[in-house]
Amino acid sequence: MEAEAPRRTRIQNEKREIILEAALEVFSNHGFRGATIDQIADAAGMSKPNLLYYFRRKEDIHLTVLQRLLDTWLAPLRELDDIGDPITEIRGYIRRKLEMARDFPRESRLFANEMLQGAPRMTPILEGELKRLVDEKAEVIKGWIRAGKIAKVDPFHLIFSIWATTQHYADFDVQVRAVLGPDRGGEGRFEDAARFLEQLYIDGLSPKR
Amino acid sequence: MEAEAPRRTRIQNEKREIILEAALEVFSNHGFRGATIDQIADAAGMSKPNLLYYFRRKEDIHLTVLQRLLDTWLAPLRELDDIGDPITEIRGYIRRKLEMARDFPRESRLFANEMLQGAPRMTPILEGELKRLVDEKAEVIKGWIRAGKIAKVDPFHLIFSIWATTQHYADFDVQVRAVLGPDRGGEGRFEDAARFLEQLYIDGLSPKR
DNA sequence: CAAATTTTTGACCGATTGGACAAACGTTAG
DNA sequence: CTAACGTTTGTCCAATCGGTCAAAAATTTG
Repeated sequence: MEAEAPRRTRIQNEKREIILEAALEVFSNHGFRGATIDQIADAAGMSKPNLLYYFRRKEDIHLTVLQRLLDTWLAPLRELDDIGDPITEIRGYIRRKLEMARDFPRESRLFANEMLQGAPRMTPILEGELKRLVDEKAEVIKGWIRAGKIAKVDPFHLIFSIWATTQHYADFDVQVRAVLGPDRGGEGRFEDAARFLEQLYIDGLSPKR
Repeated sequence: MEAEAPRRTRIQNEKREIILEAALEVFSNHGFRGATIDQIADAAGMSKPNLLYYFRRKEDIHLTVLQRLLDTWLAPLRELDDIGDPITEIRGYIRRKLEMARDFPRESRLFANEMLQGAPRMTPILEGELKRLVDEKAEVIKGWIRAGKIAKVDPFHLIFSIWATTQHYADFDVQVRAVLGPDRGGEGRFEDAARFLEQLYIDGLSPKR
């Protein structure tokens, strides 16, 4: 449980914000163990003892970054709505998720890193908040299936596959770049991915009949 | 380039094998920076100086593990064959990839970890060997599209999505477990995923007409 | 402006870690 | 059997890292 009221000064709020931003940058590039307090302090433009005045332990910073991240991260799924055309809803969800991978790749990589290590600091959240949300949305999808609006598929695996395919572009960015070669101009990569995923999720690979 | 012939003794071959197996275990669980030579030595049942007699630097172990991994890792794609029914071929590829995620999760996680960090030790391989293989197989897929055997999709993004969806079950295992709850019995999880992916890639989500 | 409080820093500490080394121990071939 | 070579280990070291602390500097409050 959290202690009562933290009651922070103006400077504390500002500096904590700067530190969390710097920490996101460093943690997402090097992982928890690979990141050093010095690196974060450096990225935040302050000395190590000064940083430790705002967060007393390295783990406190990590945990705070992780907590912040989750809300942003689950927002697209929260928006998945019962009302409205199912295919449109799912297409919208895929696009929002893909936009997140494009706009918040550091968050994606940090999250992936935590999962890879076995989620040592996130398991309770996964089994609690996350599971509840997914269960809820799985029900929505099941409703669509019962109504014959989409094909009969396992809703959980559907959600997993949407997570996997979209986050891949953030987490495996180096690989994608290496294979596709230099990005020739603007929104190309992103739009290609969006178009492909849309087609895959809606019609699959079977040739038109 | 590698020096000429390493010329190793029987004991060297055996011990190096033991070390690489131990290193795979440790590296895949903690990442490069998170793993210590002591842990690997411990897992290999030998002292740290003894281990350093076989691999002079921590990085040498990591690099060797990574190199070994790649062949195993790309084998399923190598098998993707021009002859034979395209849909069957793709279905087979998905299944082989999913089996790899099930049977070699440590390899998957180690690879993912390396990608997340920006592939500091693998970029040449990605841009060389990997890119060549993917380009080659993309041509095969393009042939299928021209022949009207599968829908017109971007072959590169198709390959990415197959990688993403299958490896997800190894890399995000904790999350999958947390959401699905305790695994009730045997091959359940794996077969569910296989069935879902097969359906997704072939027919998508559109309801049957 | 002055006292009280908050913020910042330099110096320091103990623990961990990657790696070196020489000496001891085994193995093998002549 | 023994000399040569391969293997193993205890000990040690320098660097790095997370974190402490007291004192200086800046800010807020009355």
